[in-house]
Amino acid sequence: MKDLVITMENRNFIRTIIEEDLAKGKHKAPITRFPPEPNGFLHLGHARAIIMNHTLALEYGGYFNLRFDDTNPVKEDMIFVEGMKEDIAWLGCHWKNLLFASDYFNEMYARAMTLVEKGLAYVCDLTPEEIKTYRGDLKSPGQNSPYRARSIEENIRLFEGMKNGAFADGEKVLRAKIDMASPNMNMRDPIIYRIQRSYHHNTKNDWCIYPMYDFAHPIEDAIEGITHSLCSLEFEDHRPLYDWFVKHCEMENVPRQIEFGKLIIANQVTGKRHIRQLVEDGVVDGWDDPRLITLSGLRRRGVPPQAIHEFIKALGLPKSQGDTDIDMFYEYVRNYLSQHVRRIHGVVDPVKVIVTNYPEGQTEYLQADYHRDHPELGSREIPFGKELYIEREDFVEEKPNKKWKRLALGVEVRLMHAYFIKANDVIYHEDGTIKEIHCTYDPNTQSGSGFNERKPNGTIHYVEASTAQPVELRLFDNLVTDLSNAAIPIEEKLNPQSKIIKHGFIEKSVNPSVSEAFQFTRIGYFALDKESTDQNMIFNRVVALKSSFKPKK
RNA sequence: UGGGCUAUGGCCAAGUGGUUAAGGCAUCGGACUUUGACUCCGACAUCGGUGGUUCGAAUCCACCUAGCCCAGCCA
Repeated sequence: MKDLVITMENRNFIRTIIEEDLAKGKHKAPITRFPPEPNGFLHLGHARAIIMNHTLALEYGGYFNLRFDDTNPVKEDMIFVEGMKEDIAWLGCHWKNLLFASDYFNEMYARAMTLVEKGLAYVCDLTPEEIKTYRGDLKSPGQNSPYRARSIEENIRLFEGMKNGAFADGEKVLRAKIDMASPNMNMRDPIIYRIQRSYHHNTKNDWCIYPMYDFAHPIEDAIEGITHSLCSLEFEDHRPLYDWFVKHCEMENVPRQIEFGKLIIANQVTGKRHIRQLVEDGVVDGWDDPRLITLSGLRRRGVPPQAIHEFIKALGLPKSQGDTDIDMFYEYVRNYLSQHVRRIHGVVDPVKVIVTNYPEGQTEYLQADYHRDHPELGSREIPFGKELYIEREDFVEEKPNKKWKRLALGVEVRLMHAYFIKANDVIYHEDGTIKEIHCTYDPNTQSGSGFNERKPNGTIHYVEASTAQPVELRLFDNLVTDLSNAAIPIEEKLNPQSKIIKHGFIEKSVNPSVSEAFQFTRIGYFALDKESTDQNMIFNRVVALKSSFKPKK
């Protein structure tokens, strides 16, 4: 897919800042980046950051980088790099440059050395426990490290030693010399480099020291000439430190960090730990289980990326933070699909209809558009014959009230794209369930014939039995019902109805590709699952159609 | 009195001194309909609280209340 930029006519505070900066001539165009740590999978919440960074830059004539913030090799893996690239590309957010923080390790080291040379950083020998103690707590100031007063020469020598492997892991760290009494904990001589001998997916064993986020991030942004460095609210407290590093490391470009509210979808499992647990316990079928809102899960389910863009755009970019209902998202999914996808007939819970006055062994084909409002989606011919399947819930023996707009004994309905049928009799199995419904059809009522002498009691869909394609249908609901009480483990909040498997039929007119979505008329949107085979065709329900039908009354 | 941030209808969210307080989701009416879908009409808030400034405040000030974030050699 080419770059997907859905213009955001909605205002937001970052857009205002960008426009002001542009007006002041601060820069020619915004340059943004999405900087994930490759240690997991992306989910719907990340889509806000990705799409906002991408869209805001492109909309104002700038560009967008994808930069992996790979400064902690013990947690990171190339497998996540690949997964994230795939997800972001799928979203249609194409990056100008694919970058890695680890590409800058040399420069970062040099910039840290600059700090040392200026007397703004020192090597500290305190143990982790001691550092914690010296840091003080939220209400009381910290104390200076006894190593804080080391000479510049000694710090240079020691920092070089750290880099060259002269010390054991964890034996020393490099810290910025700022203010141990700052009310902002981040400013209490934060650690810049730690010694950590581990294999890095990119730099292999070249380094035994790795920079910390607070130091690395601003340097990365500055090197790339990022103008607006967007991040989430929890980094607000880090901004003074971000600016401190950019300034004292004498970076040419001065990026500006701006924080916005993360997108949180209510009652969705997004935590890496939790998802991993669900995967390992077999509760879900991998990180791309269609019940997960990981981008890979949504893709597998059949959600189109355009719907995600529209949803993100509608949400705006606030500085406040609340939980968004997943239903709002589903509505955007429906809206997109309803205009872009072919509509076919599928029966989720089949019951057989015998058209008693239709000739035995005969089948005829009737013309049917794939989408009434979008002729460009084409048309097909659908079969009609003596034996059909209709939806079990579309029939009831006795019409319960005038509002019932489906089939009932003595009642005539239209079969969409075909004929009127009238139910005359019901044959039951021994267990009392319906075996077949006997109907008669009226050949004068063919779809498109203009017949208007009688009004049918509604329109229902059907699939011709002899040509029907059997399919497995997976109907999804929220994985978890109510996540609000964090004290209850997720395992105890699982929704037993989150995945229901049905066996139905669809018309045989289409050859779907994986994740291709269709509307099953009157039922919902379904997309082919990646596990589908010719022998066992499997569809995921992307989302059900809305319904104002109220059965009780 | 550690520091930082947020507070607009059931949910999301515009709004930065003068508007009937955008819009979306949800809900409730009703029209239309070869999908009880779509579409279309219509209904649905006085802006966390209290004081103040002002001819005029959601928008400015003060105080209060509630929620979120910060004490990883994680990001």
